Amino acid sequence: MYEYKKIEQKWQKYWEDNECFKAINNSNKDPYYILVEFPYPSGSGLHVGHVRSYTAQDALARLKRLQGYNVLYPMGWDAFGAPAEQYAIKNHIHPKEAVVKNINTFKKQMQTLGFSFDWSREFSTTDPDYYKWTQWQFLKFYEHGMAYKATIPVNWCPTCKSVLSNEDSAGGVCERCGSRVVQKEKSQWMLRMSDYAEDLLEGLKDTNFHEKVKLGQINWIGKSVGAYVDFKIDNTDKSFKVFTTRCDTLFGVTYCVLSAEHKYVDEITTSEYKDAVLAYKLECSKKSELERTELNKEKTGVFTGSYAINPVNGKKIPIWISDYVLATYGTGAIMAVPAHDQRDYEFAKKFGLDIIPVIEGDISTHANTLDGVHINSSFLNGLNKEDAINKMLSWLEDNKCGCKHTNYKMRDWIFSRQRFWGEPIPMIYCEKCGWQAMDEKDLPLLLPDVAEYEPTDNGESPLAKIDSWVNTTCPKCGASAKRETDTMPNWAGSSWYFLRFMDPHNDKEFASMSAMKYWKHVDWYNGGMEHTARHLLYARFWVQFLYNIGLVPNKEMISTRVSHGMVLGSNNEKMSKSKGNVINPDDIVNEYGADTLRIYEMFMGDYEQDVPWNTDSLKGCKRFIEKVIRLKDKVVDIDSYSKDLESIINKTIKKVEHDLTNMAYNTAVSSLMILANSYDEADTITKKDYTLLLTLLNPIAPHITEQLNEEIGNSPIVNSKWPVYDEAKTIDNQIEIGIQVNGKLRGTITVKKDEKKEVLEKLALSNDNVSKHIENKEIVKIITVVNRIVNIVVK
RNA sequence: GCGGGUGUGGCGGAAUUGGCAGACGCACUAGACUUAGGAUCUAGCGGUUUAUCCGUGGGGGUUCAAGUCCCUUCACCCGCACCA
Repeated sequence: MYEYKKIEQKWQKYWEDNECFKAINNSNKDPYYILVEFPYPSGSGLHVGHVRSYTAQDALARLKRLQGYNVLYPMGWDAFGAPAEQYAIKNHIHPKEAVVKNINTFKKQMQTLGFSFDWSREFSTTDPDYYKWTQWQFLKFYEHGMAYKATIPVNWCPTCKSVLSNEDSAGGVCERCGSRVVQKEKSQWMLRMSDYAEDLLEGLKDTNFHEKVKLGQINWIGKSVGAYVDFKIDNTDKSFKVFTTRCDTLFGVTYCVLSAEHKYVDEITTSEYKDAVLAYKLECSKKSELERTELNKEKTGVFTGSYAINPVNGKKIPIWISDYVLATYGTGAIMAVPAHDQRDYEFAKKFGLDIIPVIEGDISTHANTLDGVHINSSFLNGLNKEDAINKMLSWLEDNKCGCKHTNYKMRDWIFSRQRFWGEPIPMIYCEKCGWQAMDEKDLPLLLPDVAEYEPTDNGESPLAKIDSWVNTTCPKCGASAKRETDTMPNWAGSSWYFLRFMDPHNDKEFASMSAMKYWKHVDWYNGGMEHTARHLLYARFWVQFLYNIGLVPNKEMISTRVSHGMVLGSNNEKMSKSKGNVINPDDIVNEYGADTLRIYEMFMGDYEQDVPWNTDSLKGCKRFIEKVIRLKDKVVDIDSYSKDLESIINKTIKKVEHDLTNMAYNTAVSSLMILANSYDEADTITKKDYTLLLTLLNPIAPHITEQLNEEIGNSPIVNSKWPVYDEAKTIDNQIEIGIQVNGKLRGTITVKKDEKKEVLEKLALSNDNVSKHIENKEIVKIITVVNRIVNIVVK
């Protein structure tokens, strides 16, 4: 009887004692860097979903090691963030204590599952040795003019009492607590991410990301090519810009709209309309982003009393205010072409504004796709979309009232959080000298050891209450000064952790150039789909900046990005405590063993799709292991493959190798089951046959395979080599091919490989069942594809 | 609205270039061994009117041949969303 627990512990100890998974910098082996997103060590421990992706990447790592690569498969902890802080507030302890506890739990769970992480490289983003470098990199951003402080309307979560980035408040809802986000003016540290919009777009070409991942990035960057057009305000010397992708429709502009927050609103509103505009503005400011965008509600707006001049024809057009124009996109002002834009059309209809078609075609079609011939457009008449846009662009430029412009949805990264549990921003404010960067040699700027972290009601970080920490001296003039009390967002530490893993103990640099050049990039990065827009964008931005200042060797440091489906509860719903469908991996390991769980998680379904948990299927995987164990009794001490098994052995090597490197883990397991079944049918198997099965299964089920391998007298698989298949032997000599009559299968024949066409046809026609289907019929033709099929067409 | 994805037995899912649909596993059924079976083994397992015909969400098409290619339509899921 096999005691799984003992076997697992034995081999885990062996691997640890022998440093089997240690990645060696600058080894002369080829490097291969496999990364799985480091987790936030929550209080609830490892999820079976974690086990799925860690096992998949572990199998790949173990395969690559056997193939002779120097594999870096690291693990660490993304441990700053609100939950640890909340926990600390409740229990009046320092969040770092909660973090240590949770990390221990996670690590222990990972170790019992036998993941081949290089634990010598482990770190947490909350380690001062790590966040020292996060702070150092912030100083680099600052030094290069990429970090700045700005007072802007920001997304404010009233429950968390913190500012959120646009990415964290998508849809007008706080990502963490689900509260409605409101707008609030605050002074914030910002990173000039928008400067990198084009580079981030371009850089995607140098990556090997999954198409849907790239699309997510492209979407978020939101590039649109168009023009700025200047509209003079009648009776003033002022003008405002609008952004449009369809400057060719200028002759159809019948009014303009400013967002309620536009800086000119107050100035241009005539006294007659002051009250109405004021009331409308108030109404808008009360609405949350959600209310403004949620329902595709009826258009609202007010007239300002002022007019703009359409630059192309000098016509006076009314200027309105409406919340369907977003202050944060483009210039916060639009020219309206109600004949060719659905939204403008609705607005014009409601308020009785003019509608002038300038393109032949359906009015309801979206302006961006509309591509008819221009009419009512003076010098554009008769032109198509492209020509009209080009002609209008040169006209605008010649007449100095507009220019070509590319707009991006992506804006600068709001980098401040009013939280305690984050990296302190290493900046000091002096009344005389203004903002001053801390001296690098004074880093890390440590978080203080206090135990009260209630956020303040005025929107300041809990750090602001700790006078001894806040009060310092100006690095420039030495006068008394105050520290920045906001901290960095959770995304900061995770934007460069994959670089640190390349050189985790470096105390001179965040990572040495030589280490980064050796590893080159992350070859294979696995993570959740939910992180593809944000984390990946931040990380790429961070890396591109470091590249531009010469601190990393490549502009893109992540090559392939893959993602996995979720493990759902057995009721097909997301696992959650409230639904009572949570599976704890510890329970499964205790009852069925780590290898069973690992095999099952690989076998359960398509890796990229969500899949429900099924304990019965899990049991099937245990049966498979037991079958592999039983096969040991059939082993005879012969050091070559059984003749009869040679073909399937070579095929299986090829298949498993292919599948493990192409995220087809479920079929890798299935082909191993098929191999085991064919061993089972044989009277005896050779030691080499058996060793092979154990080796192929080892990346997925490393403990039991090492044990059995040892029991038949081999040295450990972990020190051995991945078998090389013989292509010639993967091909069967005898093959079975189907015989069809009019495309329907009527029989099969077994022939030798590459059997000639004529022979196949003769055999096909003489097949009993086939002849029944063709008798009394005229054979029109016979289609024969060698090694595949014979189809007899009759009538 | 835009973009992406998925749809195959009772279930999870297989199926290089179009070439034997349902691999592998689960569940289920019958039998063997057994004091016992939640162990193991053997056989069966898409439907059916069973020497037949029908079957990969529906309809149409291309082809000797379609889960796979083309057109059309439906359902569900996920992003983004008044982005000018």
